[in-house]
Amino acid sequence: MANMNIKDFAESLGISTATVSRAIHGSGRVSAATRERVLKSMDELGFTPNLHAQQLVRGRSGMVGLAFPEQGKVLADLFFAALAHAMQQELQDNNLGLMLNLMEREESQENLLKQWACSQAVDALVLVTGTPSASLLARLPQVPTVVIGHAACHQFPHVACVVLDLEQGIRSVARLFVEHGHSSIGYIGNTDDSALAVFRTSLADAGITLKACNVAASGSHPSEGSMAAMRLLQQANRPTAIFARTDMIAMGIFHAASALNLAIPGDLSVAGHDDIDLASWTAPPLSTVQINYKSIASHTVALIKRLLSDHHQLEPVHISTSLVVRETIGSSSTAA
Amino acid sequence: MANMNIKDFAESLGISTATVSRAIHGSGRVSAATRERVLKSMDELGFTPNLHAQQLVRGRSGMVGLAFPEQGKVLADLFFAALAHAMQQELQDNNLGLMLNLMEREESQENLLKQWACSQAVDALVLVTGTPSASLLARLPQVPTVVIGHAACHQFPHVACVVLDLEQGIRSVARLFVEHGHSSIGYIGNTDDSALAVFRTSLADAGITLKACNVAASGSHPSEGSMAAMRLLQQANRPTAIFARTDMIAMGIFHAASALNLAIPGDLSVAGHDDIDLASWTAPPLSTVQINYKSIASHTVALIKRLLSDHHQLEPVHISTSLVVRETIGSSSTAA
DNA sequence: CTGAAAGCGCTTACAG
DNA sequence: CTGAAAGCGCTTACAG
Repeated sequence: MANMNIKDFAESLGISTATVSRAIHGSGRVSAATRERVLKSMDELGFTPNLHAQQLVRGRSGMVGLAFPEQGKVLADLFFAALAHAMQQELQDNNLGLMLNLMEREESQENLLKQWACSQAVDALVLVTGTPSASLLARLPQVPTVVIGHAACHQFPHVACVVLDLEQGIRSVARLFVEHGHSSIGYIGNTDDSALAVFRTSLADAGITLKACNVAASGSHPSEGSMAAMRLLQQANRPTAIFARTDMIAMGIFHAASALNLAIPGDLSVAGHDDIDLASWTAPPLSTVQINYKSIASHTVALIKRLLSDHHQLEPVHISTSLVVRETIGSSSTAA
Repeated sequence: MANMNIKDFAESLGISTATVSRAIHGSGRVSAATRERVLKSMDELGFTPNLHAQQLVRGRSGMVGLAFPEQGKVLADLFFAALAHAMQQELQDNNLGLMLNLMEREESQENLLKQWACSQAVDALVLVTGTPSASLLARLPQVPTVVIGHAACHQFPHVACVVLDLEQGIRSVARLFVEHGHSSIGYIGNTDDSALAVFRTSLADAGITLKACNVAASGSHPSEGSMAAMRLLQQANRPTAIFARTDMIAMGIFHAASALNLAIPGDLSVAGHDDIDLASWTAPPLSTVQINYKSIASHTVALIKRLLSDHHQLEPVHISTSLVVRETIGSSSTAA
C-alpha cells in the first residue's frame, strides 16, 4: 500500500521508466497501446509521480506565491479572499499551484516571501498592493513578479503589472453623490492612495470641493473605519455622504452611523469599494464599486506565464471598475 | 546572480557538500568555525538550499494541506479566514508550510486534495468540517489527517480529531434568550449540525420548546441567512429571538430585519456563532459565540506532528466555546 | 517506438 | 571533525 515509485511501477508493467514518463506526459512518441496500458495501470496500482522529484528535475516548482504586503490581517478583508479564490481557480486551470502568504507581521510576511523565492518553492510572486513599493521589490529576490496595484511600475524587467484603474468606478460615485444634491462629502480610507486623488478630482469636476476636514485616514479594518466615521460625523458641519475606500470601512461607517442614530441613506449616504460578497447583504445593501476578480486573475496568470517564458518588459494590463448601485445613496434634501 | 547550488557553494569555500549540509542543519559534528563560515557565506554568496531536492531526499514535503470540504465559497466566510490565518502562523512556528485548498466545486476540491496527498505534495491533511464524513475520509488517501469538527471520529487509525465543543457557548445563548423573557425562539443554519440539537436541548432545559416552524435550514452565506430569516419573520407568530449558526447568517438576518422594519434588538434579538472579525463592528455589534482559533491551530499542529511520528489512535482534543455578549440581545417585553 | 544512462540538488550513513 | 559516494524519484537527451 505504500507509495510506489516509477521504477517499481515500470517493472510491474515490464517496460522502462522512460516509457512510463513519456506515456504520462504525452511527450515524445509512445504507442497508443502502451500509453493506454500505463494510464490504466496508474489507477489500478496506485502510482502517482512524486511531485518533488518532478520539480527537482524540471527546475520548476509550478507554484506561484501570493501575498498582500503592507496589510495586517489579510483575510480579515473579504477583498483579499475574493482575489485569492479567483487566483487559485485560474492557476489550477493552468496547471499551476498557489502558495498563499497569510503572515501577519510585515516582517514575517517578507521573510516567507524571500524564503519561497530563494528556495525555489515558487517560480513567481504575485503582490497585491495599492501603490507598488519599489523598495519592497528591490528587497525581494528577482524572480518573475506581477504586481496588482493602482499604477504601473517600470523599474524592473522581471516585474509586470496589472493596473486596477480606479477612475471609472470612483467617478461614478462622485457623480452620483452630486446628482443627489450632496455638497458636504467625505472620504475615509488610505490617504496616500490614488483613490483619494481620483475622488477629489471627480468632485472638483462637478464643482464640489472635498474639504480637508472631511477626509479621514483609515486602514481597511471596520474598527478603523468606524472611528474615522465618528470623527467626521461629529463635526458641526458633518458630511451627508461618505465614500469608503473599502467595503470593510463602509461596515465601520454603518456601525458609527448607528451609534450616532443616523439612518442610512436617510441621514447619510454611503458608497464602498470592492463589492465584496457581503456588500449585497448589509442592511441596507451597499452601493459599491465592483471589481472583476476573475479578469484580474486571468490577466495575472497570463503575465506570469509570459514572464516565465523569458519575456520581459511586458506592457501593463489595465482593468477598469464600475459602480453597482444598491440602497445606501439617498438625496441630500432628506439629510439637510 | 543565478541560483547557486550546494556543490558550487561548497567548492568556493573549499569544503565538501556534506559539511555544508551539516553546518546548515546543525546535525552531526561540525567545528564551530566552519559552521560560522558557512552561515556567513550563505548570505554573502546568496546560497539557499533547493527545497525540492530537500523534500525528495527527506521523503517529506513539510507541507500540510488545509481544506473546508462541503463548503462552497470557502473564504467568503471569515470563519475560515480566521482559521487559515491561525493555522499558517502555527505551522510556520513549527517549520511547516501551508497549502490552502480554495477550490469551489466539491469535486475540484476533493481532486486537489487527492492530488496533493498522492503526489506527496503534502505530508498531512487538515479537514474542517462540521460532522466528519466517514465517506470522504474513505475516499481520500490514507495520509495523516486531522479533522476539526463537532464530534470525534474513531474509524481510522490515520486520523485524529479536534473537537469543537459547541455546548458551552450555545447553552449560554439559550439561557440568555430565556432570561430576557423570550419564548418564541428561532434557529437558522445547518439543520444536520449538532448545534441545532444542543440548542434545542438547552432551550428545553429552560422549559422552552423550539418549534419546528421556527427552525430554518440555511447555508452559511448571508444571502441564505437572509432568505431563511424572511421565512421565519413573516409568520403570524414570529420568533422574537434567533440564534444564527454562523455570524455570516446573522448578517443575513440583519438584512432581513431591516427589510421588514424590525429593529435589533428592539424588535428582534440575534446571536451568532464564530465571533468573526466583523462581529464587533456590525450595527449594533453582534453577540456571538467565541472560538479560540489559536488554540485549535496549536492543537491541530501538535496532533499532526504526533501522527507524522507514527503515533496512532490519538485521543480527540476538545476545545470549548463561550458567549461574548454585545448589543443584539434585548428583552422580549419590548418585542412583544 | 523504446530503453539505458546521466543528471537535477540535496542528505546521510559509512569511512577515516 | 570531514569527505567520497550512494541514493531520493523523476525526466530527457542520446542511441537504437
